[in-house]
Amino acid sequence: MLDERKLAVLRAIVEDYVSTHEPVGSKALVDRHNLDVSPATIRNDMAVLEEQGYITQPHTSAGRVPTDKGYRLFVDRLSHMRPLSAADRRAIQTYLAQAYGLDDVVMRTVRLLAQLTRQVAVVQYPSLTRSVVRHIELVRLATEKLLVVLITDTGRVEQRTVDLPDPCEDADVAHLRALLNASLDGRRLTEAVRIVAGLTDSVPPAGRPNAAAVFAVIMANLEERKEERIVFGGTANLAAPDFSQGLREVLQALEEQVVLMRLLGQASDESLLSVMIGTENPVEGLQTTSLVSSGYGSGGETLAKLAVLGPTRMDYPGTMGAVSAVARYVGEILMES
Amino acid sequence: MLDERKLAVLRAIVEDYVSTHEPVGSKALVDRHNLDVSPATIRNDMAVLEEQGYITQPHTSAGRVPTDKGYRLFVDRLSHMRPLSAADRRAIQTYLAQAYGLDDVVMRTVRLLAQLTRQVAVVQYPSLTRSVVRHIELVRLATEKLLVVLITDTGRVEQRTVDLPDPCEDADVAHLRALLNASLDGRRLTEAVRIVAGLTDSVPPAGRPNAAAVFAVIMANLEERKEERIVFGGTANLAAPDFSQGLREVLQALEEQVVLMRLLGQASDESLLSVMIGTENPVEGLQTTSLVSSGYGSGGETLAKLAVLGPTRMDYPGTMGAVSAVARYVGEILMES
DNA sequence: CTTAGCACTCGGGAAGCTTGAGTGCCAGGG
DNA sequence: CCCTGGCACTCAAGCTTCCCGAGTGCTAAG
Repeated sequence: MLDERKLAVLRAIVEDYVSTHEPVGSKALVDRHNLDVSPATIRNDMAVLEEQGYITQPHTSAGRVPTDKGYRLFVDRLSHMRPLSAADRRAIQTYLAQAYGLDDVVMRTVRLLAQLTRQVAVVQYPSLTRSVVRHIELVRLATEKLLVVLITDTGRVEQRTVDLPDPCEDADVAHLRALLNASLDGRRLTEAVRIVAGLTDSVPPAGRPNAAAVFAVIMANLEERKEERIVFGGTANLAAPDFSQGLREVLQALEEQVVLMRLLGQASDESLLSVMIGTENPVEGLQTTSLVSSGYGSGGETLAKLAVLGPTRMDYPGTMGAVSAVARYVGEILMES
Repeated sequence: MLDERKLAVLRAIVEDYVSTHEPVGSKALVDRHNLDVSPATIRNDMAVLEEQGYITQPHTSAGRVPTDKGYRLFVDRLSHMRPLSAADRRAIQTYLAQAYGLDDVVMRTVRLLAQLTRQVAVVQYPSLTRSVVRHIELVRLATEKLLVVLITDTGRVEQRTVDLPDPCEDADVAHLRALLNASLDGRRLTEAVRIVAGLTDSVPPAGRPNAAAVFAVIMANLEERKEERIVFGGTANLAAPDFSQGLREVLQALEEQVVLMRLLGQASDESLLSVMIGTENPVEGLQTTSLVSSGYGSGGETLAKLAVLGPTRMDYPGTMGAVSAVARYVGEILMES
């Protein structure tokens, strides 16, 4: 259907358009790439490509611009991800290695991605559900108020306050703490939920109302947190003067945690690199953008996803390289800490 | 110098310009406000106001626009903060009351401010240095690696990992934990630094290298965290079509923690409401914006600041009312939790 | 199948024109 | 002395017109 040269033409159009941001014409193509044919030939090829929906012209007497379908073909068959330079890799490693605590890792990752790609970076916190309970701490804030702190092996710290039905003593708290840690330490969070549910019987009857309140909070924390936190940055990169259109929508979408969740959810389910282009995107308002995402995690497991969001006319090979590299390094860092 | 009517004219100009976003002329002024004089008279007043630098005209044959100096006078002497409606107040209270944990309070505050004012909200995390140690938790992640978690009375949880020089046992950790909590519980963080510094002697010689490492991290955490974390949101409100200019600079400034710190630092030192207008602002790139900020805190103390950032042509009375109300309610919530 | 040639299209920039909101100034009136 | 009506003046913004040239599709020849 599309012979070798037509594919080359499409590739050239995408590359030129990405770098110039202007519709590309047949003459310019022949000049800038060494296709050994005349502009007229290219025009014929372009006509075919347009007929098949890979490119389009903004208006009659203008050059061609890739369509979403065109970008898709480009990404799937006409390009490979471009690895980062050695210098970049080293910079990533040292910058991430300086992080202390999970929050800092996530923040640094966002900055890194945004800077490397000059686009918007989106990073999801490592999922709780796949990780393991490292420790549970109870702190008495008042006679009828506790702070519950849950620490996981990924370094994540979750906190919530609990209002108790009855007053309590430090001794009660210590007892409860011991019980919880004995039962939950080292368990995966999914198991932990079940264990906590059956724990009330182990508590002396007098303390049960309070214990129940604490357990409820812990279970809620473990279960309901499917909606994980998502952080983004690099929005300044959206303000490139040629992308002012739809900017408001994009910013709005980014600020809606739920929308971001949906977005990342639809992206590749596995740790593979995935690319969503323009209208493939389920989120209204982001249909002029593309999302390059990847899972990341420590060990073999995918804990969460990170992504880069930019206009459909983005440098796919470079962005893919950056996303993939950062995902790998973040995974390594999480392993260590 | 400026008689009563000239001030009224200035006030009217600011109000009209803020609501229409267009230079306001003498005729429109007389029509929309019931000044009982003719346009010609207003023109004379305007000439004086312009001469004194309170207003300016973008070009000859156009209406007048307030200058920064004009806004300043307006804020200082011609307007009062407009309290929120009862409904808004109730909404704020219930929304904030649903928050669990400090992170959630801060996040909700940002959303609230951004929505109420339809501008960018900036919230600083409550300062560590003024709060009190509630609990310190040590968790052994590996034989030579600890997680230190510091919990303060404002509900803030700080975490860092420590690499130990020597291997350690759970018993050592428990001992150290007991020592730390016994010494630090209930102390203000400023005191705590000094106490930790003198604590090495209380540790058996064998454990000193490890203890020293832990102490160092705690002290660093307590001391160096002058640079607090700052969160912002509502950037979508910047994309109003008439403010596209300088948007990039503003977004860039917002993403620089350091810049934001400087900005809030320069704002009112006390819990009072403070307004910085346009070029009064020390940060380059934010000189077309105004910042309405206020301290907030629990009890009598100011723990941190929050602010709203928007174009100089903002609704000052309304914004001031929102900022002030939110600051108060956040303070209350922090008291309780 | 490729190429050169050619007529055609049409967005965008430059130039000219009109419009009208808004001004400054002046002279007269309370 | 301050206010007012009148009047001439200015100039940004919008509209029309014009032109240019990049880029196209088509056709006929190699």
